[in-house]
Amino acid sequence: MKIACWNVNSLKVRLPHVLDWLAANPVDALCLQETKTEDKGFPFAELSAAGYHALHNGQKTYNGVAILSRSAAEDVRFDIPGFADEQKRVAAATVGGVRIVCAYMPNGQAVGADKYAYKLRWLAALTDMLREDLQRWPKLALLGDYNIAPEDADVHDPVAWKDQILCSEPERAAFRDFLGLGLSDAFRLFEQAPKSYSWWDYRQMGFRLNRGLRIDHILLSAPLAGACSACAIDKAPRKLERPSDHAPVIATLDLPAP
DNA sequence: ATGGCTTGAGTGTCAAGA
Repeated sequence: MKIACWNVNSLKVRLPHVLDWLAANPVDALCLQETKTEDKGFPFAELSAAGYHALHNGQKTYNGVAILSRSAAEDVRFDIPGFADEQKRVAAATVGGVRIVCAYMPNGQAVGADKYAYKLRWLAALTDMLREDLQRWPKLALLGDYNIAPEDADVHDPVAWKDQILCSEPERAAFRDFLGLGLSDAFRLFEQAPKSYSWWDYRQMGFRLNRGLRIDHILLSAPLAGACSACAIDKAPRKLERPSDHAPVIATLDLPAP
């Protein structure tokens, strides 16, 4: 079983890339972030023709998450229960016995900003949700754009980014709180090339100069981490014309495909 | 230098991203 996540930065713009990528990488589940559309603009038909079920928690202009899956998803749930939030950032469903939680975590804008306080509140609420979900679904994966670079090794210039948004200590502590629930960073279960990132700024040749951050992650509960045989970032789509600024992350689980 | 791209909204240019 293969699962993946990708912040597409507008699904309307990126649909050709997504369809091409799925053809080359026929994963069992793909979590999308920043679809930036309501359901009426969501390409259900095109994805169905490509062999994928889709569930979408979207809104106009901003945010929006989707889970694409080869087999039908069960126990679908949107948003964080009990956390009032206008922003569509979470979709969860069970695929092939694995609980898939797709998250587009807040950016936070700048340390100390109102959006930063919202980010930290949001991360705490998600942690509370996951603590309960793990009781019900021991095989759980949390995939998406975390907007957190967990360690300096995940940052091209740790000095410049020190204590900045995406790298601040409270954000990193929130990431460690996920790990404290018993989740493992799939990417770090394996040897990886140094300077591996999942996002590069569009400006000033960020990708060509590999000035990036690793902020897109797949976290796995213990039963899934034990079954994980590979995790990689696929930089190929970032090299295409009009790319997303994020690259997909894929994890291979030694479980039967659903 | 609060600049530098890209997107959606909407048809001016701005908010937001990371």
